[in-house]
This record gives sequence, C-alpha cells and structure tokens, in this order.
Amino acid sequence: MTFCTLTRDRAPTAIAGRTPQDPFDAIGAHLRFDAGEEIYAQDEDADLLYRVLVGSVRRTRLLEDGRRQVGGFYFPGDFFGLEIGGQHRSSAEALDTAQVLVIQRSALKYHGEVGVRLERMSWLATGLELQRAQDHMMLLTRKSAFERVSGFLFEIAAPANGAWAHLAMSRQDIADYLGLTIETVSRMVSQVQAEGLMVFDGARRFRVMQHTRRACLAAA
Amino acid sequence: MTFCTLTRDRAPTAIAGRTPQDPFDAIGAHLRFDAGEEIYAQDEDADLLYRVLVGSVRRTRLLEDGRRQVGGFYFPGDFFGLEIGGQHRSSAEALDTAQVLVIQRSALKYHGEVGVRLERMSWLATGLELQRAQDHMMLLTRKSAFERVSGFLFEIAAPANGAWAHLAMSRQDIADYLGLTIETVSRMVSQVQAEGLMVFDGARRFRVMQHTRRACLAAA
DNA sequence: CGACTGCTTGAGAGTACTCAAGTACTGTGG
DNA sequence: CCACAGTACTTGAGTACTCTCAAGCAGTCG
Repeated sequence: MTFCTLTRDRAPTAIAGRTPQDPFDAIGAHLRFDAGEEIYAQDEDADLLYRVLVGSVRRTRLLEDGRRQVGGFYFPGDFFGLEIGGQHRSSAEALDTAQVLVIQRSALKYHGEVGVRLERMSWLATGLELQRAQDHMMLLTRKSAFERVSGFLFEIAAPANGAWAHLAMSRQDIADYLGLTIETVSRMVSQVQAEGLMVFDGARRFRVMQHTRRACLAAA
Repeated sequence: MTFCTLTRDRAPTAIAGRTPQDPFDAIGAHLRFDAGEEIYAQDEDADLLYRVLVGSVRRTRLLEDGRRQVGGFYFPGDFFGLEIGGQHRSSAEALDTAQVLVIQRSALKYHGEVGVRLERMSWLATGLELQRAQDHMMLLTRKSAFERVSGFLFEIAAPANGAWAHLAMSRQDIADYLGLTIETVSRMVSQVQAEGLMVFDGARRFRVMQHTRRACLAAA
C-alpha cells in the first residue's frame, strides 16, 4: 500500500516557479482559450513556444488506431509545445478557460538579452520535460493502478497543502494519462476514499486527509 | 495482431546518422568498457556527455524498492548521459565490449566552432531523447505484450535488413525496458516464432522473415 | 562432468479490462 | 421550480491478459 512514493513523479516544470510574472510578457502574445478549445494540433508546424499563465492545459497524442495518450498536464508557469522537429507530435487543449503566453521561437534572437534568456529557458524546459517523461515511464511500467491514481491525486493536491483541491481534468483524461481505463480510475478513486486517504466532495473536488499527509512527509 | 505498427517507436537518436566519424573525436576521450561494466552511476555528478562509438549501452534506473526500469539502449552514433540537473538520474552500463567517446560538457566553450556545434547537437539529442521517451510511453500504455516484444525485435532487426541480427541485451533487460516480466518476454518471443514472423537461432540471434518484412513495408 | 547462468514452459492466481447497468451532476425548456 | 436530456461518473459481473511461482532445458565455464 504505497501511496505517496510517487509524489516525485511530476518534476517541477515551472522553471522560475509557478509565477509567470517575468519580463517575457513583452515578447509574446496573450491568448485566451475556452474549455476544450484546441491550442495547437498534432502534425501542425511548430515554431511557437507556449506558457500557461492562467488555467490548465492537456497535451494529447493519438495513435492511428484511435488509441489516445495524454502526454501531460500543464499549469501556470509551465512551458509546453516544445518540439525539435518542425511539427507538433501531439495536440494541446485547454482544460478550462485558460490564458496562454505564445512566443515565436524563431523571433527570439531579435529580442536581445531577454530573448537569449528565454531561449535558454526553453531548452531547460525541454530537459525537464524529458525528466518528467522518464519518471512517468517508471510509473507506467512499475506501479499498480492504485499507486498510479493515488500518486496522481497527491501531486494535484500538493499545492493546495491540505485545503480542497480541484481536478481540472476528467476521469478519461486521467485514465489516458496513467495508462488505465476510465472504470479502473473510478474504482481506484473509490478505493482511495474507502481506505481513508482522501475525501471527495463531488467528482472533482477533494482533499488529502491530514494523517495521510503526515505519513507521506515522514516517508520522504 | 499488429506487429509492425510500432516500428516507429524508436526515433533515430543518432543525430548525424550512425556514423560517429565526426570532427569531435579531437575533443573528448575514447574509453573502453567491458560487458556489464558501469559507465556512470545513478546520483553521480553529471558534467560529461557520452557517445557510443562501438558496441551497445544500456541506461537503467532503480526505484527505492528495487524495481528496475531500463530507460533505453544506445548504439554507435547515439548520444547518452544528457542531464539537466547536476546529477545522473539513471546509470549506464556497457552491454558488450564498448567504446565510448566522453566529452566534458563545461569544457565545450573552449573549443570554438566545433564546441558550439557539439553543444547544439547535445541539445538536439536531448530533444530527440524526449521524443523517444514520449513514443515509448505510448508503447507502454497502449500496446499488448505481444505488440511490445514483436515491435522491439523489429526495431533491433531493422538495420540488418533481412540478415541475421544479434540481441545485445538479455531477456531481463528487454523485460525491464518494455515493462513486462522476463517470462512474458520469453513467451512472446516463442509466439513470434510460432506465428512465423521471425526465426531464432539460439536465444540471441534472429531474423525477420521475408514475408513479414514485406507486410510491414506495405503497412507503412 | 557438474555447477552456473540464462532462457523456456507450465499451472494457477491476480489485476485490470470489457461489457452493461445504474447513479449523479449540468444545463435547457416548460 | 421541476422535468428532461445529456454527459460524466460509479459499480457490478465476467473475462482476458499478464504475473507469480515452480520446474525443466540449454549453453558456458571451470
């Protein structure tokens, strides 16, 4: 019954913390997306760099046969949309009403000091994304459904620090992220509650129990 | 019974193809490792950049509870050992007698033109590694054991182009790479043969049947 | 030849999946 | 405010796939 060992799964992607109040706002454009709206599409040309300002974003990949994989979720401060080749290998959609900073990558060199700094940050973000992917692989191969779901919920709840947390994503999103089916996710959510680790208020509002948090801190 | 759809899993990591005859040899040191020998350790400081010249290399991560994950295999031309933080998050071992080019990353700036090029290449390699990790995640969550093993064998056999190919890694390595147990890998290898897709000569020498290759090319 | 390591095969168990209802929440129109 | 539809989530029963445990086989080295 390990439920907190994988709190380390999500490496912090926000380079300068989750406070997007940086001098970069001058460079890119602020765009607003409604819930479910597509930010960029798979196979689309990729010269843009994105950063979440407000809200949350889901990155999705589709296999030819329709199987879906959620590559990651992004929150304020996180960079996303980084690609090496010229094309996006996944699409990104807003999970809720989201504000996104969009920066043209190829234009960075015309922005002097700030452009250089941002370019370096985008490389760092790529590296962090790689770490995240590697951690996630570990989770996908070596953890049970219960461990995956409870660990995921812990990560989401961590910033709330004991207060109520909100799940921006659907059960299906979580399932596609954790490599499970929607039914299994649902069952594990129920089990997490049955074991008294967390409490839910509706399907998308939950809280980690005090004694669970203590146990996890002690383990770490 | 899809067995070739995941040939695309392994994105080519060798930036300039698999021919390591580049002007970089002047910068780094050539090191030789015996089979099983450790190239670098998990949690070790990471300022070095590695490139396979001859042989093959395995990258491994260990969980606290002993569960093991093979992060990837590297062949001549491939870069490995790239890290963002100051520490290696995985270890690397030689699978056979291997020659590796080792370059001090922080020294790159003293090598002028070539150093700059190499630095850029190392960033590109990070990006490719990320693509690879993302593809691999897709495989781990959305493919059956049979698909994983047959796809893996296809990738390994691809360069041989119909001739006999050699498996440098053990069944356990394959299992830890594909997120399966050693027994399941073994069973799938048997099944791949039973279905007439490939033939094995001993445990580590195999060949893809002609009609299988045709079918896969047609599918792609 | 025997010991060792790596691989294969078998039987049974367990976990997650599939299919199928049933329940809760959300928004719309009366 | 309620009825309704639609979507999202939960729960149940049965199945299938992979794992675990255990034994047997094959190649290698002393």
